[in-house]
Amino acid sequence: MNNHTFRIKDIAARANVSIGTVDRVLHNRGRVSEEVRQRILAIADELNYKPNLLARALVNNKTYNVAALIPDPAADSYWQAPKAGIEKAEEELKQYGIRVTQYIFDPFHVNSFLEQADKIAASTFSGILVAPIFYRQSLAYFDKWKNDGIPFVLFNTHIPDYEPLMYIGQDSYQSGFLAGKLLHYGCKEKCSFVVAHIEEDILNSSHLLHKEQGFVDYFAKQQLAGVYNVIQADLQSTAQNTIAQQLDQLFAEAPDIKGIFVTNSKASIVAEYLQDRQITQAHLIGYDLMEKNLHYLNLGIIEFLINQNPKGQGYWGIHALADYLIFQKKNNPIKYLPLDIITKENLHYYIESDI
Amino acid sequence: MNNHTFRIKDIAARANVSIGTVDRVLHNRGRVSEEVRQRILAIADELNYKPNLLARALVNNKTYNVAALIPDPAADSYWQAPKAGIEKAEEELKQYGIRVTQYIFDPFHVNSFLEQADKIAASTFSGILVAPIFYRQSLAYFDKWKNDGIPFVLFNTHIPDYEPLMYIGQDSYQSGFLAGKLLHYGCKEKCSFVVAHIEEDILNSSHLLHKEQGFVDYFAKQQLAGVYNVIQADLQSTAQNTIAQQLDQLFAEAPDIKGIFVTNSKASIVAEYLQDRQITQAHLIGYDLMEKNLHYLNLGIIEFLINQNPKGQGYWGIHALADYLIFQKKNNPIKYLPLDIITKENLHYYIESDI
DNA sequence: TTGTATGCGTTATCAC
DNA sequence: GTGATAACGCATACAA
Repeated sequence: MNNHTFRIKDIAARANVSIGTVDRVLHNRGRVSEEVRQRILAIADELNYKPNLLARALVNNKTYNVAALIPDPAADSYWQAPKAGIEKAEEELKQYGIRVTQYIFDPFHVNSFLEQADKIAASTFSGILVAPIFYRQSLAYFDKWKNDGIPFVLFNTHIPDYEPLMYIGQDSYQSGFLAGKLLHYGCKEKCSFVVAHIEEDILNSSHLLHKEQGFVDYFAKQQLAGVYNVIQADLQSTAQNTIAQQLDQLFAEAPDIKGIFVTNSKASIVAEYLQDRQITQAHLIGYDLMEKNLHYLNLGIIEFLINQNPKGQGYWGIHALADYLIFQKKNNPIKYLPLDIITKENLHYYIESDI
Repeated sequence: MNNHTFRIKDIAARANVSIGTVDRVLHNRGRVSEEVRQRILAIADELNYKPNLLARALVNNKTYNVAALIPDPAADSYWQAPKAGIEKAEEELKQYGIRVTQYIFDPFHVNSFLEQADKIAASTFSGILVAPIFYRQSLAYFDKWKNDGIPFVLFNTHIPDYEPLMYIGQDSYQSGFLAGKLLHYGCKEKCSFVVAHIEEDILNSSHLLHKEQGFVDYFAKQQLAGVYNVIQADLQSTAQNTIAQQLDQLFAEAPDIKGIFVTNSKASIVAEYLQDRQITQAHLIGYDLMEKNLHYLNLGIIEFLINQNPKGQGYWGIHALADYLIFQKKNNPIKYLPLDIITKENLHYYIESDI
């Protein structure tokens, strides 16, 4: 094997043409005789030519305007992490010409989403990163972007039609399955487990149902459905009925509850309840490294948090766009981030890890 | 804020000097008047100048020969993963001039290590990545490299003196602590747990003792030492005594064993035993995603594997050298990779993840 | 249909 | 002390 990597100049020399011609062949710009074309292609192949990405990025120093369409962290602090990941990626890629404009929408109001998406559609962007939490309302935009040839990357929620450049995420079903395993491992005797959806409009959040389904299936697949009784609970505080009251009722009806699986990032609400009522026999599993959750994780009231690197989702999303736009590098169209199991004892590695 | 990032040229223009002068200041090459020096520094600071790494790497297209000194995967397949990580990094960085030469030593023979390390010392490398599993024998080389000004990165085993460019790893103590938590969570009644060192020269492997200490401390710190009895077991097969026989004896002496923590990657040996003897009441926790371990993990005989991204250790090790050599980018001198908890249900994300 | 010249930002060499 | 200038590999406008 030769020591140095081959350059366009090397190909040109062997083909007895100029670098301009080689370039035209490599970029399919035409205006070159078929005979020469074949010769150059053959040589490039033989030499296993790989363009120097550095040089390419250096010469193409355009600025690429990228839009990020994400929910408001002020409305749901889960979105702080993806936002931070987006900003970290932007910081790294700024010098290569990536510029990110954030479009923040209220995750509780479809209209807010439409409004922001319209703004993006009205502008011209080189690429778009979006957390399409409103399924139906997203489709029209995907359609438009696809027609316009604008690459878009999805994260958090998968919508496989319309061929996004990449999907990054979240495997809701499997995470529910994993939660089943963790509660099962912690309780070997016959008992009840609760799947709790907290303050959610469950009909509009199919991923929460996927989590529930995964959880239920864990026990079903092992013929354990008779041993473990899974109680579905849709907890929403109302004027008449606080969540604590609803939990009181749940425990009254099923005193053998030994585990609670909270399907969103609000496990801390249940933790607060358990602490208040001094209930210690029920293990608690939730999602996401929110500050409140970490508080109860460190107290030992939350046993495990399942985490799918939300900061990384934003980070890799922007990077995927950059790889495509700047480096013309192909990535796998789907990237599942690992389902990390976080407990008090390994927490700090995940908090401190850069990405 | 301005739109484009600032270049040397911009600094030069504002300071009314040429780019050559700015360059001399930025690189401390001297031959520039103090007055101008201060002015340029101030402007660079004000403009928040960040060099364009692409351009820098492009112009410095030397080839950097890097040595990797690692144990033989054929002797201990654990080392396949770091080796794969090293090769992946090399593949990525080849075009920037990084070339890696691997020096493989037999992890069971010090002389093999010395032999390979001598080869490296006899040659001239721009940087070195090493898994210094032989503590005492490594020191002399670190000393030499440090004197020669050759940057070296350590992984897998930390030796903080001699200031390596970076250490990547493994937090043995904390991983033992985590194992304690996991066994504790799986067994709430009074019982015995075994810490098993399998086929190891325990005196020479301080990191295994750190794991044991972390495990013991988990129970001690929660005043649980009276509830859970920790049995230390140093299992080595001899002509007279197979490991199975030693385990038989262990179970005979302590029939209340409800968990076994294997401190190295050989949990599969215990798993095989448990399967053979049809013992189901003892949870098994081990390390590392070796094929044999995965087999028993999938069977449910191994409950959890603790993993500290060994592929990533090799990968980031080479990258750290490249960042230093090519990009002159400063990294944190210590990088702990997360202590991942792997179970059957989240395994495949870790296997498939690129790094 | 083909070749040449210029520039991207940085480094390093040379002449003044 | 300082300022031009060539080079790195690639892309592209333009000349031939």
